[in-house]
Amino acid sequence: MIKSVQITQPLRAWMDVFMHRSMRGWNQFAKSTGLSMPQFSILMQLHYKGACGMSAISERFDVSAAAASQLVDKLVQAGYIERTEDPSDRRAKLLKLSTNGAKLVDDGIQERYRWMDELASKLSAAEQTKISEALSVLTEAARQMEQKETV
Amino acid sequence: MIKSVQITQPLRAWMDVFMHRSMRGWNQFAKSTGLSMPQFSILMQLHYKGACGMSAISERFDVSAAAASQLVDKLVQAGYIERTEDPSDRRAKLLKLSTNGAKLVDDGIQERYRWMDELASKLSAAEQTKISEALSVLTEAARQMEQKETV
DNA sequence: GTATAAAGTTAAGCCCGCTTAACTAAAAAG
DNA sequence: CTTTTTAGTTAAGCGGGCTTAACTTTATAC
Repeated sequence: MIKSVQITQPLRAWMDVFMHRSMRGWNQFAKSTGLSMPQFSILMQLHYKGACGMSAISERFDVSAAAASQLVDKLVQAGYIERTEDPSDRRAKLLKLSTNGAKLVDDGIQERYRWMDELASKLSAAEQTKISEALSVLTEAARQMEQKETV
Repeated sequence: MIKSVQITQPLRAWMDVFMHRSMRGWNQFAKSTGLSMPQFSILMQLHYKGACGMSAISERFDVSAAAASQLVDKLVQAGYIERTEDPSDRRAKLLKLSTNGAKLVDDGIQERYRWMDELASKLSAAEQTKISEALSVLTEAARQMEQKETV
């Protein structure tokens, strides 16, 4: 476990720097769109996990069905979400990002990417290669962990 | 710029996975403490940037002085922040985390670290070493970029 | 086929974050 | 020494998120 001690520190240091920066970025972006964080988070959820029903939203964000319904309704009225009847169960609704909604989320992500890209541009070619490989491994490991939890 | 294209993709992929996971984590943790995100963010700010005055809070979060004052007051009453008079300027206040406040933030950070540590434990020793080195470089570059912006 | 459960919606009410406006107190400027 | 600026507080009021409760509609159980 001696190796773990060695990797722990750089991982944590990176997390601190990166999180601090990213959280601020997201908050500012959400604010600039006029959306609240809860509203914005719902759009993000739909972006990353695809279309879903009301109940999925209420579970994911751990709020009542009523709260989810109201929140989503605002996003529907703002034109960011399309809410249609689920053909396979007429009680349920199918929520998906509208074109505008998808664009909004993409813009936010692009803004975050820009920072990463700028960061990358400060590095030498050798460093870039090394980091590329390292992060690919890390991402793969994270995805596997993520998957195991969801199951 | 061909190299940039190559590194861009892994950086972005990692960011997506990592951000999605971390944001959820922070939200859940803040909720579990009974604090709102704005309140929690103030504690985080004090943790990362150290003691400061009211005006710094209002600037950092882009809210009115009144809002900052009210928000901080709740945290003072909850025992997470100590608010004392700045000896060098008796108009100003000095805000710093109390013992309890520092503990709360640390607990949140530890919880995030645990996920990172678990992630690290899934990797081979060779992978750990490589990622260690890569992230150290990346963190250093990020810190320098951060510093340039703050100036 | 009736009873029960599940998916959403609507309304009333609470707390919270935020703003503006009016204010106090201390520092800086003249 | 008076004027102005700066740091922060307090109060009123708005809108947002959230909850519970009551309700509609559709699916499932028996």
